[in-house]
Amino acid sequence: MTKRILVTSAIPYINGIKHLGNLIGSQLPADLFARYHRARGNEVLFLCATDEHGTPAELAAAKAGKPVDEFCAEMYQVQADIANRFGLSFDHFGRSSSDQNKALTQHFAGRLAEQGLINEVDEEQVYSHADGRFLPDRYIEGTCPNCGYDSARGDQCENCTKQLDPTDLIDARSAISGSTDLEVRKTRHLYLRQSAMRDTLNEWIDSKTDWPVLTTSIAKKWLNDGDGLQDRGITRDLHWGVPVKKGTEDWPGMDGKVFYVWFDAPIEYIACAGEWVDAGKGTDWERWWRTDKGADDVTYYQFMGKDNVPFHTLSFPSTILGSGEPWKLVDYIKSFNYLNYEGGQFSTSKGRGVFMDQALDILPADYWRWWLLSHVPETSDTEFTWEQFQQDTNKDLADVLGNFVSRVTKFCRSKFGEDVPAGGTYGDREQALMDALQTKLTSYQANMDAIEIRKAAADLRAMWVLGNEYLQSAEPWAVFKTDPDAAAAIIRLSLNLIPFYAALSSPFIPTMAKTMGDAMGVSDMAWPSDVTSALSSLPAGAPFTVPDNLAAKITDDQRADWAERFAGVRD
RNA sequence: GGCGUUAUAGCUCAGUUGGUUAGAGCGAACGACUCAUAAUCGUUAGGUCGGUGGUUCAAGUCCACCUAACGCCA
Repeated sequence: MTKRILVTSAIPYINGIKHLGNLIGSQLPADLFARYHRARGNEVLFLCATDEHGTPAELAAAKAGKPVDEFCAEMYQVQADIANRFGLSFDHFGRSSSDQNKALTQHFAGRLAEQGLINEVDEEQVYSHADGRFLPDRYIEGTCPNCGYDSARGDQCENCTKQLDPTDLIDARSAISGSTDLEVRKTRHLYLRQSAMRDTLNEWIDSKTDWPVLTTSIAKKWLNDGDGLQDRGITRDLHWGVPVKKGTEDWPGMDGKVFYVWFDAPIEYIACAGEWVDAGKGTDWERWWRTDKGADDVTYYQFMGKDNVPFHTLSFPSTILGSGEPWKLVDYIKSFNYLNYEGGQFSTSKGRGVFMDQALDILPADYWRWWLLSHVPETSDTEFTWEQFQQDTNKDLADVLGNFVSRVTKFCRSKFGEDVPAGGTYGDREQALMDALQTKLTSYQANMDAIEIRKAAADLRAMWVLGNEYLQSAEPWAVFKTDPDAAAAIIRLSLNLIPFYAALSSPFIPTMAKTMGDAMGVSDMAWPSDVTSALSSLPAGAPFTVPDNLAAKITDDQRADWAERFAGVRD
């Protein structure tokens, strides 16, 4: 029976190009899952977007000398292009600055106010006359009153790690302009009463017994630590963001303020579906998002890094549940640990590690997809090293899979020509191979269904290996000398393994999968649920071509060159 | 400072509710094969599961403390 699967990936911040740690933390596994379910014949809506609002985007735009909206529009195109080149198969890649999101964010705020879940709070913030704006805590610098460090930030001193308030700083100055012309001003902000949702959220989290421990443990910690879940400010004194409104009405006292980026960003998951329809790619977004309009049979999966878990388990559900409206709530949250780089962290600010554009400059997307997905940090932080990357991709893609395709097609071409050969029959060895493949296939599907990605990758690889084991023991090159018909049967089965592998591998390595399918004249890539029938899909006489090598090996020189190039500061 | 996570073969990682000789891939050594991208296939070696103590008939698996790395503190 066809299932309906809604998939969202955590939305990347607009400011700059993401590194591979960001990619494997949400977008890539989400893409794998979406591709798998499409291949299984399920109806999938896979959404992602750029997260565009907030101070960092404003500052980056200023640094680039561009208006912030123009800057975001350009960076959106850059990110969309890179995502496309990585094979990320979003049904729509939206923008949190869209009109759809503005309207929906304002709608949710209005509903939450009607439900009594919004408090208006007067607080004091630091205003910079020179910058003409309020400064977030971390954009205020000064001398630490504790240790005397002269570049302490308003939220914490990086030198002695003491927690600070901006007013604690000696000789405070703006981190943006350096100005010391600062003033503490009163300003009013909206708070979402998450504390009032605590019991509801606790009950909801408790009911999710099948979620990864990483997800639930983080959620429980925030719910129960100290005084429990705290209310959260959802507005800021900024220019770049969704203007604060109560639905379509003005909100008294909130002139010139915008919603905090963490309030409007997850709402973009929903708004993005509206963008998808308005872009002409779909016809009815509410049947994915409104349980009163068809979404009650949708299963919704979210993918994210562990740093995003609190917002997805607590803040966004508070918005959804607090609205009192029948919006679709997430069914399963898959969260990931961090990928480290050569003994340290990937660092955007230090330019340490490989960024998405650089990765594609040096190798095709499938190399990265395969290595990252087969090493995805599911249970703990994971380490990327060039040596490991080189060894693994050479072995898996070039030697095990690529060479299998090469040895089978080339042997056939030289002995029988470029058509699937007739003659001979299958015996015990062939039956044993098919039995072994069926066992692995069943496991592969179970692991993909459960989003156990590393285990699924291992199952897939094991099926590639089975083909080599079979060839090695069947020895068609020896059999051919005395019994060409018997050799023909061996090669006929081996050739049939190629489109079989292509279909199964396509969620991981879509480009190589297509190359394999094209070479064998197979374009539909039907999912081979039943091994025996799948391995008879290429009949005797079917023409094929010998493809170029699927994957060239990474040389030691290349590895050394890249290791050096990406160790330091990004150009 | 508080809280939390992690510490398992040379490397990257698995190890379900505590239960017989601790697993995988890579790497290494040796062997087989020669169709293939000097690829493939097989065999073997290698770990007192960070340290100390404790609970238990039984602990990588639970508890306490210690050490190291990392993260969060809205």
